[in-house]
Amino acid sequence: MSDAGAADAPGPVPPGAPIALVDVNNFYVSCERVFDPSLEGRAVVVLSNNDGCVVARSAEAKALGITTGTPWFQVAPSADRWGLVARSSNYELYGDLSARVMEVIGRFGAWQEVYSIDESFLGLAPGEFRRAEARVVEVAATIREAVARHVGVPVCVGVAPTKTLAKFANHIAKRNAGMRGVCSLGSMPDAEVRRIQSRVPVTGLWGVGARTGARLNALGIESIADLRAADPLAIRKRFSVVLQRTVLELNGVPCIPQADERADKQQIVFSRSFSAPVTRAEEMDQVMAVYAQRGAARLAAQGQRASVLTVTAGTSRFSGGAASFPSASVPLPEPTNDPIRLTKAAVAAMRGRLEPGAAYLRAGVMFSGLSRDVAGGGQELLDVFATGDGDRNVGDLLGNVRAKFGEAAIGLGQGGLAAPASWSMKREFSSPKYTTEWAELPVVRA
DNA sequence: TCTGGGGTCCTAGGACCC
DNA sequence: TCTGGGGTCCTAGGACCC
Repeated sequence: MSDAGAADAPGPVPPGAPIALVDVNNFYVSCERVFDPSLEGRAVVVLSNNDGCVVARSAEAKALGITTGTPWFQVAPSADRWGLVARSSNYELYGDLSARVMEVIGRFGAWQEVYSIDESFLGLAPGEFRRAEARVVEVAATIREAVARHVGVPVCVGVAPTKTLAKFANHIAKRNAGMRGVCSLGSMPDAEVRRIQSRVPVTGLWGVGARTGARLNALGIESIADLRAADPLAIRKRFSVVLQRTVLELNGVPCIPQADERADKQQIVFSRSFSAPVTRAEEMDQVMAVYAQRGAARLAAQGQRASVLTVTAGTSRFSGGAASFPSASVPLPEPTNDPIRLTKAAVAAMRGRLEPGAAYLRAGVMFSGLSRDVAGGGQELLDVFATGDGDRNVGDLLGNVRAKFGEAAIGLGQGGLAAPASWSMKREFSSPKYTTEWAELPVVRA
């Protein structure tokens, strides 16, 4: 421990085996296309909650110059003229298709790490590929075909010795139609790899954002090739251990370990913006009640309890009106996922914190200090005659009723809304929950 | 009129302890 | 000139990711 930096310096993780990064192209748009083939070949965007801004674009929409984060109201007037189609986000559908994609991909790996809703790292078996690099490309192509056949969405596969390079390989596969969605760095001449790396700015790299990019540029490090040639120790001194790992990974030394299998979450957030501003305290009580219950349901589904609750609200960052961003953290007397206690705590925490006259556009409820719910995990069947821990049964009861009759079927107190509140989410262009609701199954005629 | 949501990791600094 | 030297835990903030 005496040599500062040596003990915790990033070292090689398991050596040898190639790592694949598989991700779905334009995931949300591709999901919409699975059940609506008329969207194929068209400019399509998927919008955020409240149909606020663009979060996913088809290749055709990208070609129109539409960028992620563009407010919908700015492009909506031109949509018809451009032949642009919008869909509200349908996370039920995307989540379900994601699970199917991940299952198919997983069949091809010695290990799998699902990195996000649309990407997964995959460990390709070690010895198998030593002899023939061509086999790697073959397997990658097989993965593509399998996902296309079993789920119906297009993926790209990048293969390399480290995660950072696999990400980079995937980036190359995406931008070169001739590669047919597959790029294995090992099958390319090193001179060719370097040539590409010298033309891609550092910010195109996984883990290097705008801030770090600007600082690197100031040192004359502009391309990925520049960063690859930098001295890892100097980078660590000037930046951080994170960027040092990136440099090492660029040089083929694996430093980013596999994430733990299904590690427990450390925080759970339920936050939303409103379709109409909230100004009255009673309305905000209602918001807190609904959000706390939604969060509590997530907690229970994860089999976790919270010991700290944080509430937040905020006015628009774009309108010039009075800005106000109240927030409060309160410790809970004991770790809980009980919707009644959490609802009461959330409503109480926000009381008296609103700026009179401010127009709030968003709010959130966050749970932290999470621990395992040893008592039940929320999975057991409801026993209406059970005595004792009555509180947990309320959560189970709500969960069971919602599972059968839908999210809006039941709620507590202010959260038991018969009709949607004026602030609740707007989703004008939503596709059906084709795969998760019996009532919304697609109908096929032959 | 209308601008998303949910996470992670790392670091620095303060409180506290022996 | 020079005010001990670790160590842990917690928190806030920064940066990044999709």
